[in-house]
Amino acid sequence: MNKSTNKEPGDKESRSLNFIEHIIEEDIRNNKNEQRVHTRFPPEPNGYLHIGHAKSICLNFGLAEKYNGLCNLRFDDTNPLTESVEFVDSIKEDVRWLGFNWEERLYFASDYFEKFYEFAVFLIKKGKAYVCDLNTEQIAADRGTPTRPGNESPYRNRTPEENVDLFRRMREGEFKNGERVLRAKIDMASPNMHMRDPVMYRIIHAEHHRTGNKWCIYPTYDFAHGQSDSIEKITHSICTLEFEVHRPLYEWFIRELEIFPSRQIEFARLELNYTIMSKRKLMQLVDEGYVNGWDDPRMPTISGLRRRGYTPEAIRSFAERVGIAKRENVIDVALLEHTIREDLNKKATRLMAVTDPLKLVITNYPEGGSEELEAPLNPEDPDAGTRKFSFSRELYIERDDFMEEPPKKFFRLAPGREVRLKYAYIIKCVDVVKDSTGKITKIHCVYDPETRSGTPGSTRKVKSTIHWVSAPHAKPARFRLFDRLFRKEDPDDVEEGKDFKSSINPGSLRVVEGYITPGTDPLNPLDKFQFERLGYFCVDPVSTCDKPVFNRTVTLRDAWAKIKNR
RNA sequence: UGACCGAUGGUGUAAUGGUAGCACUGCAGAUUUUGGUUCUGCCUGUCCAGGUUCGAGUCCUGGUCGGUCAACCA
Repeated sequence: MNKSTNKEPGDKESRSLNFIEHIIEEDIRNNKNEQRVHTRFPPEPNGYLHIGHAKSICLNFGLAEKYNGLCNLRFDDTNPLTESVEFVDSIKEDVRWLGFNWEERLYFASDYFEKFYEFAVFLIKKGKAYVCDLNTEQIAADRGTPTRPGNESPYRNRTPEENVDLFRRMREGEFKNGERVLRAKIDMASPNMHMRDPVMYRIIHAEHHRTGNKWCIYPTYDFAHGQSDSIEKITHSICTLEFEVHRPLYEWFIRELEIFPSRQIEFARLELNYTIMSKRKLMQLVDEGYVNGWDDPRMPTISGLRRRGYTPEAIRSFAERVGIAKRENVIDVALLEHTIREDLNKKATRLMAVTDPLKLVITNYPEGGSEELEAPLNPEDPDAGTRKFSFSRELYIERDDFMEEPPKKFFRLAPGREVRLKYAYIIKCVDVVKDSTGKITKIHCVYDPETRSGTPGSTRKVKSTIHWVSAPHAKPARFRLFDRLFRKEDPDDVEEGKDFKSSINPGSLRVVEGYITPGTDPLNPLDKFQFERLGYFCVDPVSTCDKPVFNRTVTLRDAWAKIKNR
């Protein structure tokens, strides 16, 4: 039973389908493929997965789930030069982490190499493929242009017998790289460049990460992808728009091979503003040291987002909201940030931390004294319980929460002003201490002992409540404050002679030292917190008990920042 | 200058030929011991020109704009 036939009348949300779901439901109505829905996620293991892949993963696995079907994980590993097990492993980890399960259906195109070889021989014997001795440049030159037809290869009319023999010798390693290729015999005058006798096999004497040195000829994408789909009886082969022009070829091979007809459907890939999604460019950022690896929290990779503190739930929610369509689109990163705030608001334990400490002394509080206070672990979740922590005479507050000469809309602490210390007392600033350079080093306040949180005196209204950490109890911590990696909405929009790297935001990583309230041990990697009023943070894997390191996932929405920047 | 694909608020995405809806963003207000959350309200949209029809975002024709395609990458 699938959701779409289960709808309640008036349940508008589940009634709106994307265009792929429309196709699938029509196929089901028409009894196509015995109403089977079988998709696949087909990454090439030549890089790390990014948020754009997450969209595709959620689509493919999501569709299978929705229509009670299956989704395979298949590595499209037909190019030994660029692929590696490192990438295979990271991709598997990322898909699993996102919450999807391919069960026993983990496949590799390389597992089908023998089958592809047989397919090729079949086409050769049918007179639909031939071995061509032209080199890359000659083939390219003969292919023509989109507006001019190409020329037929002089080797085009070799006999099937000769072709079979030549192809066998290619496999046997008789020829050097690039010396010969196997081409489909289609139409050199086709308006579709991909139909102009495309290359099916090329000679690459290189070790493959799975098949080792067994092969020295490798199928191209066009002669591997659709064939793999067909072998796996994929019903809906979903890919991105740039493969649209390949579809006639995809269908040509299936028809000539007389194999199971998978259907290719294209959708628009995800683009995010202030972000690049090209694998090549991401690799450049890694290789040239602009970031600290594929899992740098500023990277749009799944591993980067994970280390940044994103949750699978947030990413899946994001993938759901961006929608599926055929028009090119650029999603606002604000939507991604919204989904992680939404998820973490429900889940994250609240704690107080100060990232830019300013000493505050409560002059009328007993010297050496302290007391214990209590606060909810998560106000959104009453069942989460409470935590206890200490208050004392000397505290740290956020430097931003004090201004000597406050502008009109500034509600926080200032000379002569009152604010509430969250979960503690109302205090009033009575003095400001500066060093010889004029920098504020300390502020003096008095507190009102009648206003302790939870007591009747605490109900007095003040303009603002600020967070703090008790200085003698404070635990030093490092905070990595991330900002967007690029300062331009479209990082590729650069002046002549420059590239996307000139759009990099020099301030994308700020590391600061501050304090957190103690009592949070043990801190496990990727544990998530909301530091009240600051944002959501997670524990970085390099963190130690002595020196916790937090990555800021995202700030809280900040009304004051907006006012301030006007 | 060819073929193919696409075009709905600022950004995305819906709407058997029948009231253009939803989300994000932005703005305004209410609530609030997080300038958070929550709640309420508001702004802004069918690329253009014709045609078919009682009725067009939807169908047809022509244009405009954008994208893709000339790797032995995927």
